[in-house]
Amino acid sequence: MIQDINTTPRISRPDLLAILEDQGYRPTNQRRDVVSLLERKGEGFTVEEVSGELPGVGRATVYRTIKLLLKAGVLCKLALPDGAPKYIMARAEHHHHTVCVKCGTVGEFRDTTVERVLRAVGAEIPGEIVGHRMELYLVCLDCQDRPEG
Amino acid sequence: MIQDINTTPRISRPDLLAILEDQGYRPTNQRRDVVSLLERKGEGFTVEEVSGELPGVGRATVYRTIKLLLKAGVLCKLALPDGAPKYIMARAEHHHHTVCVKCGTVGEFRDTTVERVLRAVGAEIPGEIVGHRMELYLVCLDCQDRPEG
DNA sequence: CACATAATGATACGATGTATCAATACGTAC
DNA sequence: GTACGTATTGATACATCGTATCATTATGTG
Repeated sequence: MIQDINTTPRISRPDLLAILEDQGYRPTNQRRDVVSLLERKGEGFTVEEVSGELPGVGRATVYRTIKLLLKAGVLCKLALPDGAPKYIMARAEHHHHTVCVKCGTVGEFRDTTVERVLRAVGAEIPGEIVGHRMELYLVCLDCQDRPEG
Repeated sequence: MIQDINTTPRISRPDLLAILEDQGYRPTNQRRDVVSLLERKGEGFTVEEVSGELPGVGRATVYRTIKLLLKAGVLCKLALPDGAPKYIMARAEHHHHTVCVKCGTVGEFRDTTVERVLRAVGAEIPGEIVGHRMELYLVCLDCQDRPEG
């Protein structure tokens, strides 16, 4: 029923730069730097974090590039209750996120029952459902072992 | 199964100022102004919106008061995908929110099936679940009627 | 009333993100 | 390869959301 897709291989190393080129954007050196860093991260990063690791790329350009990747659908934006939004690599399957409230580590899970229930709920609510968001907040096993936090 | 609690009466007009007093906070004129405005709103407001309608109360004080009400559990914070977070009056029952992606109007719904599924999902995920969030994005009936948007 | 302290508001600041715009890099046509 | 039109960049300024600071004011209590 529940499928933890953290252990499954990532979608055959998506070539983010190629995705941008397909949409008519130019493959600049700055975009190359940003996407190659993102391809190595993918765990849940903030924009400022990425920008800090790329001193050779302007802050505005990092924001612009991530915005393009968001629109292209290859990144997910996670609006956390507090602090900066985190971004993670999107996967082909629709899924949801878990966020450790202590260390901020982001996980993913997929559950077909959740989707079925949400569709059923949506059918009974006035208005056209265009999307949904679901996040589980938890204390991950690492943080449970290390309670001094 | 689904219970639209928008049409049910609000919890017997909660006296927000009394709630703050019970927690040891002083009932100042500024707090009186803020909570009396919130008691008349409740539909989904931003802090800046409230602050703008209370020129006699300092901006910092509005933020402080709303933070107190959040901690007291009488307000819910909704982190939307874009723009400023919205706040709404909390209700006794646990519930979820609908957000119109065109006009931003916030609604609520409660579905015991959703809760059951979430509990079941949580039981199979490593780590201790401490909370969850779920939002449905839709185009409300008013915005469907007025498609020029 | 007097006192201790909680609360306020002005201001500055930090964080997140966007607008502007001159300078630069890129793709294309030759 | 050069020239050209345009997309892109980066510096800067700005907008929004929210918090820290701190002198001043208001509140509750003895």
